[in-house]
Amino acid sequence: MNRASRKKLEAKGWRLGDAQDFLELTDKEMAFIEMKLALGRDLKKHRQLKRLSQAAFARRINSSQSRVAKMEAGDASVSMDLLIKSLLELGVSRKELARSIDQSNRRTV
Amino acid sequence: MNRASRKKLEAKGWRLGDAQDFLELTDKEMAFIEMKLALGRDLKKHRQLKRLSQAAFARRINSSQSRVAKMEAGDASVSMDLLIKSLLELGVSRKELARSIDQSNRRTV
DNA sequence: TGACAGTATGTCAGATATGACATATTATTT
DNA sequence: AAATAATATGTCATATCTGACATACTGTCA
Repeated sequence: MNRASRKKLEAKGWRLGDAQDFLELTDKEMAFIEMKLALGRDLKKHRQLKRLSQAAFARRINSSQSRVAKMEAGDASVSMDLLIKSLLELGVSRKELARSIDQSNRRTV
Repeated sequence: MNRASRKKLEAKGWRLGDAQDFLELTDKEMAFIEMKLALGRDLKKHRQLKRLSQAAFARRINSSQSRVAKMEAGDASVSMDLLIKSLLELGVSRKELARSIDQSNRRTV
């Protein structure tokens, strides 16, 4: 991971282990974070497909506009549970969720 | 969902919506819970493949034996985040995680 | 330009998840 | 059977996540 990417993530509140940590650990951290980012992107995509504003969608899941914004932005304060529940609420299937989780539809941070 | 299954889940601490709720909602609840159960089963499988006791694995992820037991048992107090981080720690790939998330390797509760 | 809808970002009190511990239950080994 | 290892279950103080709110920013339309 380059300096710029790391900066970007740290801005979102992610506390990453020291660069001296051995690589495997960092890889696991990254895999986890990338999954959340992927789910956030998907959330945005599906919400927009349904022509819902963040506020409208927030109402639907008993949350708030700001939290929806954070979900889509990959904020570190957002749990996997919330992301997945939200996607299900949008009618996304387990199969589609699986595609987001999977490495294959990757995109660099 | 039948009465026995519901009882089983409620024993694990899951608070399910009233049966009068319309079906779609219940389906989403169930999809979410089934995902967690699937991840828990996978965790157990991979831990055993590596011949680790719950206590030994717990040490590796800075957790405790009791929490690992809860993860594997599908306890409601366990987050998706913890399940997924734990699976990654066991060396499970995103692709394999995706398979658990996916409906296809389903098993009734 | 200003008004307005949508989104982003920061903060916080309350809600939920966490590791740790105690203790019970269930294999496994001798 | 008794000792030992592994797993299950309950509780709790603390850590982390949450919705809500305030407020800032970004478009877009008149």
